[in-house]
Amino acid sequence: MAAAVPDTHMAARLVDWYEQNRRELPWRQTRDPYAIWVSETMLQQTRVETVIPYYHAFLAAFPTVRALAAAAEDEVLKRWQGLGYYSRARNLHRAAKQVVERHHGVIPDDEASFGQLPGVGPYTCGAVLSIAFGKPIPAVDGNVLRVMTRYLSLSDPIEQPAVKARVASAVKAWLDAADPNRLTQGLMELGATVCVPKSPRCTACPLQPGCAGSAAGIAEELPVRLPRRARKQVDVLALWIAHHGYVAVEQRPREGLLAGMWQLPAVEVERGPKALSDADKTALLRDKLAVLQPAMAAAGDVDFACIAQAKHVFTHIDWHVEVYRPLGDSWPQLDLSRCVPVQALKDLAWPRVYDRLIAELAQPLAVFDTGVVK
DNA sequence: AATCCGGGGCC
DNA sequence: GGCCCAGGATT
Repeated sequence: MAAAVPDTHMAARLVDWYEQNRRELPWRQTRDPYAIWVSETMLQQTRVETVIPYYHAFLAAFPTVRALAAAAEDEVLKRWQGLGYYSRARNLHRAAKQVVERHHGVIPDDEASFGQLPGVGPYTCGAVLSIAFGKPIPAVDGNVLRVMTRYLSLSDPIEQPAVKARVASAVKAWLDAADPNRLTQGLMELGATVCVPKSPRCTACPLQPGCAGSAAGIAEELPVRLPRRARKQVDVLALWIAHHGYVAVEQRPREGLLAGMWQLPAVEVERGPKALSDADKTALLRDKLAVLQPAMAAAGDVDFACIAQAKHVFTHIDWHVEVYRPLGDSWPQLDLSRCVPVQALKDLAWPRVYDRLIAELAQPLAVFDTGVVK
């Protein structure tokens, strides 16, 4: 099937449009592959405006791939705090170590080597190789998928590998006909500013002359996506144990949700048909306290008061968080190995919901510090 | 092919 | 409340 408009023509139109309309984003001021790699990783499923401050702070803290490789994982996570998808930070850190160990600290410019690094998938590989190294490797992200399913008028769900393959192949033809750096960024810029999800500005689009979706009048209906499942409902019962200026904390497991992040000691329970009763909650909190602070639990059956609540929505989970304070005014011992001074809370990497709760609770600390106020 | 993995802005 | 965002890893 021959293209209605030659690839060289459309590629040139797109690159010209990009030169005239590009936004001056921080990562467009450099060709440093490390900086571009950092930006592409942060931009995964994350908006440009959200990324900008993180990008500057991260590069200031870790200016080179060697600096990143030499950092502690906790420092890297702390710089990523609030950005979400924390595996990106852990993988980027691991990948930096591999670049130092296996590639002498030089970021590889070939698809096989770079694409093998942890956290580098097809998109990021194509983006870094085309933008930083000028190689004709397609970078198919959400923007490109939208632009090209419209341009080619593809109505099959974009989750299907065949659709992504068809799009990648079309992009490859354009890459071979133009400067890969500007073509890749032009495609994404077009998706971000003109070929937007709702009310696309087709009259301002350089690809309009060849756009099958626009010609068929179905551009706005594309791309087609599969429906999503409902989110799981999870109750989170957290403990606020503050004593003489120390607060009990715990680190989440190295894998799974919010891997490696810090939180108030908590139990997580998936919601069944019935809501948790107060007695259920007390029992769960007592069990947690027994593991966490045996000396406190051994002093007798403890009761709890709810001092804060929050709802937090993840992509696939709704968290219903309640923070409880153990009642009582004199504890025999507090295991300080599981606590940090209040002033040190800010140095740990917290998920958003806990960061907000702590800001709320640590402020009037004296009120809840069992060692200070009766 | 489906699910897991954050967080925020917009409608 | 649902949708989308410069996706990747795992099963």
